[in-house]
Amino acid sequence: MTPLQGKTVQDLEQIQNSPLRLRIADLLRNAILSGDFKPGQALTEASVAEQLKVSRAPVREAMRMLAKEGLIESVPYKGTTVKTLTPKDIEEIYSLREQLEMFAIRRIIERDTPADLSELEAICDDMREAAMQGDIYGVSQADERFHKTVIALAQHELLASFWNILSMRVKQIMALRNKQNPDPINIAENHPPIVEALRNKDIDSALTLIQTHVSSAADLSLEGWPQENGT
Amino acid sequence: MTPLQGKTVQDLEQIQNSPLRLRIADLLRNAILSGDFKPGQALTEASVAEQLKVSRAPVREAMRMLAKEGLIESVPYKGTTVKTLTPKDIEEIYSLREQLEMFAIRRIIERDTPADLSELEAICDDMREAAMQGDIYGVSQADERFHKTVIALAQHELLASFWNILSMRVKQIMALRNKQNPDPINIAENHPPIVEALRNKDIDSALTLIQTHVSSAADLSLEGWPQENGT
DNA sequence: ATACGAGGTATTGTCGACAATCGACTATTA
DNA sequence: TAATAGTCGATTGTCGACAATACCTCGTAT
Repeated sequence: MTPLQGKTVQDLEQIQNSPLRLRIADLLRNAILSGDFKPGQALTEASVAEQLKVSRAPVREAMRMLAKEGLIESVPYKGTTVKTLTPKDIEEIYSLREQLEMFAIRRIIERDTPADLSELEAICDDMREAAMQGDIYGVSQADERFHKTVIALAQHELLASFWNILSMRVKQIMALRNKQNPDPINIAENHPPIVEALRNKDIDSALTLIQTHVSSAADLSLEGWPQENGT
Repeated sequence: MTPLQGKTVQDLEQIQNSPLRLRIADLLRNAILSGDFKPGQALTEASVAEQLKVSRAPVREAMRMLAKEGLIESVPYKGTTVKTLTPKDIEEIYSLREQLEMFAIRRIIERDTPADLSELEAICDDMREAAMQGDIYGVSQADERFHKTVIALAQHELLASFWNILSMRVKQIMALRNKQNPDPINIAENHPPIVEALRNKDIDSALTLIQTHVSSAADLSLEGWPQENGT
């Protein structure tokens, strides 16, 4: 065996050398998801390109990616803006996400080979610990990992790619109203029963638990959402 | 009121003058969905651009759209090919579509204002007539309209956009195995009960009907699918 | 004063050229 | 002969410039 250290370094460098459009898309996506770019804000190709010292071409492609993901809206010859989030948008995002997660649960339980639930348990432990320390950010991060892992266990690439889009929008919603998790301990206690139901192959129980969990998050996001966001 | 005739003409012209990338995307999409471009076939930006007498830029954008829709696969610096369809792909497409349509059914029945089912009935009539005349193409076209209408009645834009992607892939699958509908009359008879269940707000019945309907289509597509499509 | 049209500005749309990268082929050398 | 370095062709990646379009502003005529 030849030493592989060189290869590893090369791989890391290649990550940095990924196509410009991907790096630009990541940059813009993070700015939108973290709430730095607010809904309604204009995003012109030229200005972004100038700020990043690149040409318009990769910026243009990055913005088209974000448009496909539903994060921005582009009107020909008029302009591009960060998509505004209406209550109906939020309702649609959460309701669809609920369906996808319920589908994932069903699929996990009905799989031929039983799924490995140890990662979910580990995440629950992390979440509980973060909750005890009042680390709200840690809790919501663990929550995101939990749901992402549930989707991954369903072994359904198409489902995963659809869910990812919804997950991003949820992240954006939570960033826009930063009073996100009023009761982290409650959140942390909601997850272990889901793992338990999965282990027992108790479909009805697991479905109900996931459903109420996602629904309550939706209600929380919807309450007090501004009816209209003027210019 | 000023006459609006001029505007209408302008609108129609605008459809023809829609951005090049959209027209190119439509062209390529139709070629893929109709099976003219077969899975595995190479699609290079330069050759497409040359054939259509346009520059690479809009072709490039069109191909990125198709990539996002899952119709083609692009590997940096290597090439772009029409995506190959594995049995797992087909299983994922149909199983997810089944979930989305079941969600739509639930949503239609639980809506505040009752949905207008007359369009579904009209489609059923068309389908029955086509089936009587042995018009297999007409039946499958009506079938597509039926399901599209069901999705539309759910009044959920996000759901509709996700479903559209799956619908395209289903269309491609059916085009690739042109013995699509062995028994058109049977297909035609499957749909009216769904409308009936919707009218009666019988969720369980409607869900079961849709589920078996989509599942059987999946089984039909899967049976005898080539395990591997070598180069 | 108001309706209408010309022009200017901002933005996206399209183009052609050049650069970067990858895979395969080939020549060279031990 | 076999391994390796170099070269070549094909493809995508990036760039800067110009064209097309839509909206806004301002001037003009009624």
